Amino acid sequence: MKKNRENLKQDILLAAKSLFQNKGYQKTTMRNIALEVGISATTIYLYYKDKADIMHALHQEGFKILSQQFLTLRYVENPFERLKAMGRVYISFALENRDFYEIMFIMKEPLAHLQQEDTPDSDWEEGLASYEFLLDVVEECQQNGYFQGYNIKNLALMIWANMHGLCALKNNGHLDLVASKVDQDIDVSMVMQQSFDLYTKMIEKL
Amino acid sequence: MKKNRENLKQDILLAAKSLFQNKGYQKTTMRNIALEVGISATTIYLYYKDKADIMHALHQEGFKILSQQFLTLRYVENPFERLKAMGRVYISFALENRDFYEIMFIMKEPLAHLQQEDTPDSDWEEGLASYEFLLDVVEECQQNGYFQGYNIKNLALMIWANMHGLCALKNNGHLDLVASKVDQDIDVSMVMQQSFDLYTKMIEKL
DNA sequence: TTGTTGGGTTAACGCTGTTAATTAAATTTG
DNA sequence: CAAATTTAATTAACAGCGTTAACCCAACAA
Repeated sequence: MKKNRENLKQDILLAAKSLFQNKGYQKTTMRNIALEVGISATTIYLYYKDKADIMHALHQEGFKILSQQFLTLRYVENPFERLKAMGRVYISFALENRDFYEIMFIMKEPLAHLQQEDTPDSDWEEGLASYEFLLDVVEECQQNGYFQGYNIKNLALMIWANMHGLCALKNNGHLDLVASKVDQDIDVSMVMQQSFDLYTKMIEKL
Repeated sequence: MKKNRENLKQDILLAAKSLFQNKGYQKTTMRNIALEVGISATTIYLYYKDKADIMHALHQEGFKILSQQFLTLRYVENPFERLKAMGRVYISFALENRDFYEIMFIMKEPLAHLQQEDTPDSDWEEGLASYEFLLDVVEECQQNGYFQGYNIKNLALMIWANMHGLCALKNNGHLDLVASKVDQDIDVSMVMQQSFDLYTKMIEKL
């Protein structure tokens, strides 16, 4: 049955995701995944071209999750409030899905895979949708009096970069490490919170 | 002679650095390095504990370079100008030494190595010095009337995070990719420049 | 001359991702 | 119903990886 085939493909992805979460991409082996699913290692190649192809599937799934979470923000009427809420969603997504976040925004391999010529446009959709959602929010902010005289594309990239910087340094441990080395009783989650608040105040005054 | 021993250790590091720059850490093999130096692969283990140990050596070298570049900023008298110059130095270091930057601020492995109990304090020095240099500049800014009423430790972390976000997204290609997908004739180096300028203006008004 | 050490090599191990050859099951055809 | 063919999975195997163990040989010491 075709259903079984699809099931197995999903099972492989699920196992890969779980293992990747626990041990990271590099340390997760094809044989690991196969064992988890209960199949032979080479069977995986009937469903995925190679290991990178599995990662690519997770890459897309991650963007699907993120763009769905962004969708809930449609009902925040005030555009600047929506922008702020978007930042909070982005940060909590990054912290609660560290593995996805790494595949989506830190590793280079999935991006190289996406740059290949034979990549269908559909593979881009979710990722671009997320970014265009940000772009729209920033633009709507501008239409409501914020960010007057600024280039919204640059602004959007800058806002993204700032959020990414916080999340990346938090997730890879640098933030905690530096904080603890320089001041024993610093609360990093508080730092993240305050940095975010401060940043929103800064751009609000633009 | 002992001199030869030190020479060889340096040669290995140099070869590793060069290969790592061209192919990345993961794709650079011990046998590659050995071939480049003209020795047997296992000889490397006489000088370095393992592959991670080589990376750790590069990690420290990177911080040495960065902290030296920061040192040149001592002669910028105005503290806020010094802060801005520091940002420019940081960014150009990141863009011109992508491999070092990756080891220093993106990969987790060197950081794990640094967290081991037997790690001597000296291994921390350069890295911490860089951060404390930032901290000092921010503090001096505050003493000169900037950033009144703000926690300088949080502020320093936030500034760092923002610079890191720009550099990380630039170096791993996300910035160029998104920019090109959303607008064909966007100049990413211009975006970086403008983001930086805008950011400095923002924090100046704090 | 024998022994000892230091710096290097080759051989080998247990992994890895992946391909080729093979088997077993399901489905289609006569 | 039986034969042929397609599909889905397996086992065997390969080249390359980081790393360890065993070995070799020149330099020096007793």
